Amino acid sequence: MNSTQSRQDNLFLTKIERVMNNQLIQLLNSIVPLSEGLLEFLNAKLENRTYEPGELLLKEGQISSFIAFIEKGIVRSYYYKDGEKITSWFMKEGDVIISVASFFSQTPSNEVIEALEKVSVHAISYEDLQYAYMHFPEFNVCGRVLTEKYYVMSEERLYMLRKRTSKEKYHYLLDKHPDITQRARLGDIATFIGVNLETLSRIRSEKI
Amino acid sequence: MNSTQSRQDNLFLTKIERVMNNQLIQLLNSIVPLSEGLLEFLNAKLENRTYEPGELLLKEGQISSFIAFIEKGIVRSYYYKDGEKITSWFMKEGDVIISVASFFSQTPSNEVIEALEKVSVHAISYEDLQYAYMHFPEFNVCGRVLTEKYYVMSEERLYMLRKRTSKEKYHYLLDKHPDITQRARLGDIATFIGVNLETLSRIRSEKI
DNA sequence: CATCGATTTTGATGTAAGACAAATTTTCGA
DNA sequence: TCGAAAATTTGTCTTACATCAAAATCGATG
Repeated sequence: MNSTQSRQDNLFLTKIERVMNNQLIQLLNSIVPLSEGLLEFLNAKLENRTYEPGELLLKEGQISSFIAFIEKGIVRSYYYKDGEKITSWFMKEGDVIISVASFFSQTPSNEVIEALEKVSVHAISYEDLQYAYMHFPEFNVCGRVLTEKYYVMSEERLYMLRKRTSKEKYHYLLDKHPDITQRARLGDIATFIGVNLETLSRIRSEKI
Repeated sequence: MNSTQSRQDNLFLTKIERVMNNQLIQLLNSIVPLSEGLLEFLNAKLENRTYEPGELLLKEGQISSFIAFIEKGIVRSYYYKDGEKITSWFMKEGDVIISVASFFSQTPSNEVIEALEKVSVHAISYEDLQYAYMHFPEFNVCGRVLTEKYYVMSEERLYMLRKRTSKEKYHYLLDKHPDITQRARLGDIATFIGVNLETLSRIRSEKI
């Protein structure tokens, strides 16, 4: 398809075709083909939001009221332990973000979600999501598959933290998520790994 | 309802009523009311299995082919790290057990699941489960809700491991899962917490 | 481009927990 | 019920990492 052809296509896209341009919809559709009704519903309900670096997507004590797909940027979630901010994880473009505990059980969050860069997301509210689960049965498959995927990733982080030296943990991150080590602050990475930032700095300066 | 009444009831239970006596079915039904068709399907497919202490429910390299609900007993899952068995978690009566990564993605397991006591379970195969998801839409809700619940619990364990002293970790376990500290071996608990067993023994002998 | 604040690095010292070893207690099968 | 094996406790020495402190580097802003 040449560029003229593609430009022309855009002028004559049907409503459904335009919805399908959305990265999130493509992800969902790859899990299970979405009905036209569901596509229209999602198109109506998905909201674009942007955040500046340092801005909070979710504050402590708030109920996580929406689920967001990151189009661009990186965020971190953290919680307080003895007054210190402890990073629980980093999420970036292509990831679906929520505070797991708060969203699933609709209780006030212990976690804070913070934009580390300029961030843009597609968001859908808890209520709209529940409505979609109720009225478009195939959407439950998306929910289940995505939950399973993030659950598996969470377990992997759990293994990573257990019975490993600080060096091993940092190199795990470097291997599996090199971009995080580039885009996040040293101190934020350190609390994720569970070492203090001076130790992490020393690990990082070691050759091999 | 007095005991005579209840004994008489048992003699005249319908097929559906008998299925409903199953603890697992009750759990599922409390999440979403199960249709009669689904109840019959589950009744036909659920299989009872028992294991002796030390017996393996899932071996390394096997694909986790069934999901099991524990009726009685306690199991632990572990994986190998440099030849050492590292406990990933303990599960007991009332819990649903699988190797998360292996079952969801149907790939060979890194995890081993081992009975620590005499264990009895209700099991259903991966294929039968997928069939149920396909043909009984309400069953997807059960799958989603249970996955969410176990995901939240897994995240809690993650928080617990991060940025805590060995003492804090042990006391977390003592607080939240006192029966595990009673029923599991010291060495198995130690690898879960991420300390060596001598250290755990010393923590345990401390007052407070 | 000079300056202030944030972030990262480097240094010196203390401590919790690991490693290894051996003694003690518990468990369980013959 | 006895004895062997498994599990747990106790002892001592070593080490990786924490803590506190200060210097160096980076990055945004007037």
